[in-house]
Amino acid sequence: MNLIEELSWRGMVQDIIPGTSEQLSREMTTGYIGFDPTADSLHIGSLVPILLLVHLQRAGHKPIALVGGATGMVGDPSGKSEERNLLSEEVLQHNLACIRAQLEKYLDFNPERKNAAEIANNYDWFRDMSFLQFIRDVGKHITVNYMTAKDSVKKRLEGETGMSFTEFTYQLVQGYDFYWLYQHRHCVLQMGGSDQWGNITTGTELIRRKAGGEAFAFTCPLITKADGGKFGKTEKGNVWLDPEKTSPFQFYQFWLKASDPDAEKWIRIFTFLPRPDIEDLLEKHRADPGARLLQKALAREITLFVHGRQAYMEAVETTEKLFANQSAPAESLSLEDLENMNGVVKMDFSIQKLRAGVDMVSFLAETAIFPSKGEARKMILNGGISVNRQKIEQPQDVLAESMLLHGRYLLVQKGKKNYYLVLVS
RNA sequence: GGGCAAGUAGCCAAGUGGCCAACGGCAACAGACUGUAAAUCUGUCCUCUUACGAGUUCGGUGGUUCGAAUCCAUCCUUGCCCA
Repeated sequence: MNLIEELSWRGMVQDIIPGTSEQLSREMTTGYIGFDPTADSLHIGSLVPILLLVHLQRAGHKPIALVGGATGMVGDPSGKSEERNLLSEEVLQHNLACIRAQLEKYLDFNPERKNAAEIANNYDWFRDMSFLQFIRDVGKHITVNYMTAKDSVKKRLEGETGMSFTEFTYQLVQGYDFYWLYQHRHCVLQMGGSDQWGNITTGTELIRRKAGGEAFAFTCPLITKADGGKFGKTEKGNVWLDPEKTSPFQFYQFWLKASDPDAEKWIRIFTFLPRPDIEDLLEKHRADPGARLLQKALAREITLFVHGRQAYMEAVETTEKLFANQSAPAESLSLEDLENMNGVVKMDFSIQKLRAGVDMVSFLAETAIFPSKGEARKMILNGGISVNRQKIEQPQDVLAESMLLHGRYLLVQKGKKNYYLVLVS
């Protein structure tokens, strides 16, 4: 099975330029994807492009990860109804360095490999390019008619927010990236999310007109959730790949909580499990969906890939302690259990305050589990707070020293799935 | 530069002198039900607060009025049309 067949089966091919599959079968091909340096960590939305590059490399081709130092300064109109804010150069530099470090974990950069991964920064070739040079060398080859025919542009022209010239130019800037990589790195393939299709084809067009060359591309459908919600968001915001921002436990939980239809799609996209394994899993899952085999496999594979075996084991361990036997009293958790719950948010609280008598609302606000007393109160009235697996009925309930697990811990639950371990000392 | 239209909470979108912290929808969070699922029903959803109540909102700034998101002036932003 060649790469395109493999990816098609996984549901990872949306648009494709004819001949791409043949090119990939013919020879070792260099392909690239651009990453947006809008934050100092990649989040699970960027996982798909990363996986595409990994698939590419595993199939024997050479991946290039392009970090958009230059394009990040401009802002892509695709998929956005409004122009985005420009980032300062310092912020960009910081973000670039962080992202680069993360990418190095997932791709093989060992230069001894023929198809070693590489990183490129388009700021390197745009930094010294003048505006006049750009419009003469690049702008001349693409007509405005061609540019305005792109969906991303058309939508904005028809919409009521308009579009700045800067954004309009974006496709040329990205197109030039492809051209530059084509000329200097023999890169003839670009991949990306389906919202990038317009920008990508501008690149292939530029390569055709300016260099008389042939380039290829395909895109992956954007990841969606069956219920229409945004993918990759939790109540705490983005799910990041950086374990400092999103603990491996939280990361594991995110995938474990996937709905059935989502899990069926995601298992193919986000894991490298071979087809027979996945089909087997799907079959078992449909026979007994309550066992959540699919979600467990999904969470396992991705957590292993992103955070490694150690972090995965810890996440599973914590999950079992917290969720496997939910009806068991909190007292049944041993001191070791509590102290080894990696990834659960940990808080501190002073024993003096507890002894002086503190009501639930103040306690929740002061530990920063809630930002204000008002919110803590509302959540209690909603029945959303438990301490040591006992639901708190009244906001004015007072904490007692006798409630401490092993003389020092309180296990606080916000909702069913958010746990906080408070160390009282 | 001229003409027209518009700017309301995370988003969409009502409201056009007092009953407006502002209808409704989406998203989000929680509860019930369940499988840490979906669907459904219920609650919350500007901020703070001892359910009371208080404070700050409807592009900005000034004004009219007992009282404005709603009227006036001016400025800013955006769209469309004309030059």
